[in-house]
Amino acid sequence: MPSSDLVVLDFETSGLSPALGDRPIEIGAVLIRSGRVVDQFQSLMNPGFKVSSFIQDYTGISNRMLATAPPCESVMAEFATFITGSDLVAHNASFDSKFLDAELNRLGLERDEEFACSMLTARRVIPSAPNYKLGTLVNLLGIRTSGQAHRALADAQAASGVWLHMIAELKRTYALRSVPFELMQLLGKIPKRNVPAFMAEQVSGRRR
DNA sequence: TGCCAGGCCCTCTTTAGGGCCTT
Repeated sequence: MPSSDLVVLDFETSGLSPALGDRPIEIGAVLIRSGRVVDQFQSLMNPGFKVSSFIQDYTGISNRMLATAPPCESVMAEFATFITGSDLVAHNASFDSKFLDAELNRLGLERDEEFACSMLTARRVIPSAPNYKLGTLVNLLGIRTSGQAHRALADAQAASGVWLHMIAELKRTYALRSVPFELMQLLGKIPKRNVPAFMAEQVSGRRR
């Protein structure tokens, strides 16, 4: 059953790979319902070890801040409830999904929710962008966020802004009443050269 | 001590290589 709720999420982590022992140090997320942000989730979390100076500089999250944060397990258990039943979006979702799944697995949980990637979809919907870094798209599209880049909630807000912008752009360009999650998800997966034919098919199908 | 990922996408491609994107 497709969900009408969407959670756009972002992890700050100790590194690039849970397979090499890296863990999340912060989660930020916004819940979107009917095209509007209606809730949000943010928490630092203690990974159980000290993070590198590179990560502290990159994120602005210090080991002192993490020392008093709740452990990953309790934060992720709460976050699992927050996302239940929602479709999921992240910028470069392959990164966030592997950390989410690794933490859920530690809790003995499995993810049922579907992921879509705002970066892959943006490559099709915004072909003129100079690159597809989140910060570049935020500046290009004039998206406002409430915090500093490379903090989880601010980046989740930024990615949600990119996502909603792309939906509005597709509605305007193709005169569509709605752009379902499944269309956005599929758009990120098809070869770029197939996008015009794919969208023509969508427009035709929705007018039948 | 030094190094470590991985999925996607483009092209000088498909029996491959390298850049992008995330921390």
